[in-house]
Amino acid sequence: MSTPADTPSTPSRSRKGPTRSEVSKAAILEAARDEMAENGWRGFSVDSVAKRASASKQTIYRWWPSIGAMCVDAALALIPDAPDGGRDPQERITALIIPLEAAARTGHGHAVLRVALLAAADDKDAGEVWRAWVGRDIRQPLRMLLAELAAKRVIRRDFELDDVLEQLLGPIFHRLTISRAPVKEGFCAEQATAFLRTYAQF
Amino acid sequence: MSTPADTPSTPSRSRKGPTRSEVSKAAILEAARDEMAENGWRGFSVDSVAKRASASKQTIYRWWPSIGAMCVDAALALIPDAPDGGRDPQERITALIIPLEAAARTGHGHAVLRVALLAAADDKDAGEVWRAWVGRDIRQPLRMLLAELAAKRVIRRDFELDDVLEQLLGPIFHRLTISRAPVKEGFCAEQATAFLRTYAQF
DNA sequence: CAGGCGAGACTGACCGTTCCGTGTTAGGGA
DNA sequence: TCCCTAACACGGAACGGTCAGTCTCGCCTG
Repeated sequence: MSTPADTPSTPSRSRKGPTRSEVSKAAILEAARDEMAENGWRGFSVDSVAKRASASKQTIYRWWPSIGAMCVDAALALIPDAPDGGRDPQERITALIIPLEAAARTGHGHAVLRVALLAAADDKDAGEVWRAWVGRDIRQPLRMLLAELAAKRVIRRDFELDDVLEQLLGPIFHRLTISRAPVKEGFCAEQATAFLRTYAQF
Repeated sequence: MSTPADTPSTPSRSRKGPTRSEVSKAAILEAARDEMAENGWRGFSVDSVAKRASASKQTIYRWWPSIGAMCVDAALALIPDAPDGGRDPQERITALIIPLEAAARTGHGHAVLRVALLAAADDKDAGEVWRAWVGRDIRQPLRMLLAELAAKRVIRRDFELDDVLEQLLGPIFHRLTISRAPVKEGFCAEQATAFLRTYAQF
């Protein structure tokens, strides 16, 4: 199923020979996003991505351990950087998840993220790529922020970080995958508000 | 992809010939759950379910329009009936989703529900079966309950029913699919509490 | 000359469908 | 009442098409 560690996503640069083509990689990711948006998870195939990108399947498997991992990478590229959070707690929490909302609010991004989430839930490698991104870009900053808010007694201390994470991410993921409804502007801000009302100090 | 309406899940009984075997159906659902739990969504196949149930693939396609629809049916059978909700609002909301928690708290149910959710997100027929169940067993009772609570001024009126649904279901689905962590006892009660704190009337 | 590249063949698995031979049942004729 | 027969469910098996992942080729780049 998953490929061994001799298929690194970042090649070592201490050897002879040509370097891997970032141009091919970008073309593959671009083609993958288009195929994901047009055909969904089932209708999507490695061959169709390779053909669309004018690349060989081997090149895909040189960069990613599985097709699912590539899906997740392709989707993550659509997610913009987090804005500098404002001053009040609600804005700062919202800032952590608003990039997801921004990506999900386009028709293209909605479909691409859906496929990536299915891949992450289904494929071991894809799940690791996804969880690594969430850990770095959301979970870790959220941990720091909540610790600060708790220290300032803005929120109580009796929360589990992962429960909060699921309360913030679960609804938008549900909307992307199961209900497939459009994501309204302010959807993420609502989740942040809900969290703060739930855990407000008194 | 999806099969036409000449493959009813409940056969009409105004004709000659033998009746469909509920024994076979039950064996198929049982085998499907075992395969789902053991092999996940990708590792799972129609052939393996048929072989395990000592049934023919045709029998499966006589009962369900697609393999995904069968997955959802198999998983729904694990979800117990909702208990009679208590008296206070928190208990009554919790009662609506606690059956899901109960099913998800067993290792078997956790894996089976995960596959069913992926099927529902991926397969058209499976999605319809799932949404029909949610609509009947959760969304509709929730609608009545929230209307009553709003009338009694327990909660505000400025909510979207589907947003509330996603706030209640999203976290547990996220836990089942993406994070794959065990579902703690009281997980659903926490979601109900969070909702009430968010929408409490002042 | 090591190793990336596109192209494409290949393996093994799976899906959805179809056919077959056997059994089972409701309804109708005697 | 009895049995005959058409209709259809059943398990088993096969088929055509598709796909993931691997491998080989000949070319090209650094």
